[in-house]
Amino acid sequence: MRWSRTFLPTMKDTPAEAQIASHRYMLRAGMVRQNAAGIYTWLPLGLRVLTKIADIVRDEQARAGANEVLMPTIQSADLWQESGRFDAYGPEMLRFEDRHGRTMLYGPTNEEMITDIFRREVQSYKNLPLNLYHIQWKFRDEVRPRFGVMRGREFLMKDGYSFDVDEASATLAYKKVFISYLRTFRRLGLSAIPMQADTGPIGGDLSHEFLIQAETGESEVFFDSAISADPAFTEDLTGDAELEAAFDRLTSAYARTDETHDAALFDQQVPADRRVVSRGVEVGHIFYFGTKYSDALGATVQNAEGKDVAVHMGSYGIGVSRLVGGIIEASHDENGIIWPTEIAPFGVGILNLKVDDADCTAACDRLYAQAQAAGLDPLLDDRDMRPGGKFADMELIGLPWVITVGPRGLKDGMAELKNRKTGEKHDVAIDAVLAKITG
RNA sequence: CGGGGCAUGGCGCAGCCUGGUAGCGCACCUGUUUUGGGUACAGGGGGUCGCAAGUUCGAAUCUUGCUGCCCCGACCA
Repeated sequence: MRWSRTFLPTMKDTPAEAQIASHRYMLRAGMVRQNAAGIYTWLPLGLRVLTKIADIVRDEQARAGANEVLMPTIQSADLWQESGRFDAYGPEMLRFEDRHGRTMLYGPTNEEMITDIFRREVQSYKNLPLNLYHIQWKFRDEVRPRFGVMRGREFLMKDGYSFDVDEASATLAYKKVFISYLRTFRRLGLSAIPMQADTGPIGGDLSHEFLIQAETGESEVFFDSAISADPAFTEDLTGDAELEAAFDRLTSAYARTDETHDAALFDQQVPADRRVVSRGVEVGHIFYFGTKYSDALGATVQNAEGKDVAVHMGSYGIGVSRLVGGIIEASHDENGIIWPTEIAPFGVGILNLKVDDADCTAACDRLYAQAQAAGLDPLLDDRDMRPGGKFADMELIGLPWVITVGPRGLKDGMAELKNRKTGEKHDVAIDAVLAKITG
């Protein structure tokens, strides 16, 4: 896209309300604008990143065999009364009435609804295992929203739900999601450490949170540094046996947040030189909760013996909108964001230093067309501005590569190629510069 | 929800204590200039000071109420 025709409002000053890096940069880079506490409009740059993250999540869900659906944001209170959570959930659930006086709510999660769909459509164990997910906006009326999109009230979440005929197969389903999450986060350019979690208000007895390390994370985390070297983070696993072995390795190593941390156990289990104490942002959370909802809502299937049994369920969340902030927390410097390539809003920035120089602009236009043809999804900064401001904006929005084209270099057929992450700059022949990026 | 703070052009802030109808920087517009890491000069547009009520001859400034936002804590994907 051409910057001059893109709604990409950057700011030099930081709004007073933004306290942490990701929030500051998301506002300054024109990714989001706040509408109310914890509620944001996504502008083109932010929406591109959000969409890319969702697409990767979607791709990995498909790989793991999950089926995508889309449930509503607004739900009737009926199912929640049936499960007992209408009263149990507390004031974070936004409740209201429609014009007929029916009690409605803006969904904070979808266990009841998915269980209702399941019980109406599935009667036989032969249709299991089943994993359904959607990527949808949720609302939780947090007492104190903060940190921009990291702790908003409205947030985009992937929530998936598994259905199995018994505990053994449900546990396997849980482990499969656990492993697929490692791959998902890896593709997002992140190392997310799975940690033993409290099962919280949703209940159950098997639960892990996935946290990425960031100084401004909301939880203190304690883990064995050996865990992040596990091959499961970088290699794809084939077969249930290999998968279960990896699961056992990863979950037996010490990795906990302050919620479940046991200092004595930590010291006893982890050698001193491998003890990592840090802060983390939770970007995923998975639960196995057995028949909690299927019992309450009567979601049963006939098993091989012809007997009705309550279906065993798990639920699996990834905070899609939170990840945008989380990734920035984990990847930025004093000049702005540093996007991992996979989710960068644009693949390469082309910076035209002198828009009113016909040769320079022609060279940029040509490069832009070539980059588009090569699938690099370029952003051409064709604004009539001083170079300094353009460089600063380009650093701020953090594209992985920037090609700078100016009359001075162009005389000799050269452009400058800069890697945002390493800061390395090289003068490259303008005809060869795209090949440097595509490798 | 407990504690604290803030609310003045798009953004960042000063003015408020010691009432006299608003100011600075950046951004924006025009012109000249400059032209490779936020150029310089000149000119210009834009706010009635979160909302409401009160005190006063007069309120951004004092009082009361309300609303919104932020920070710490408790809580949370």
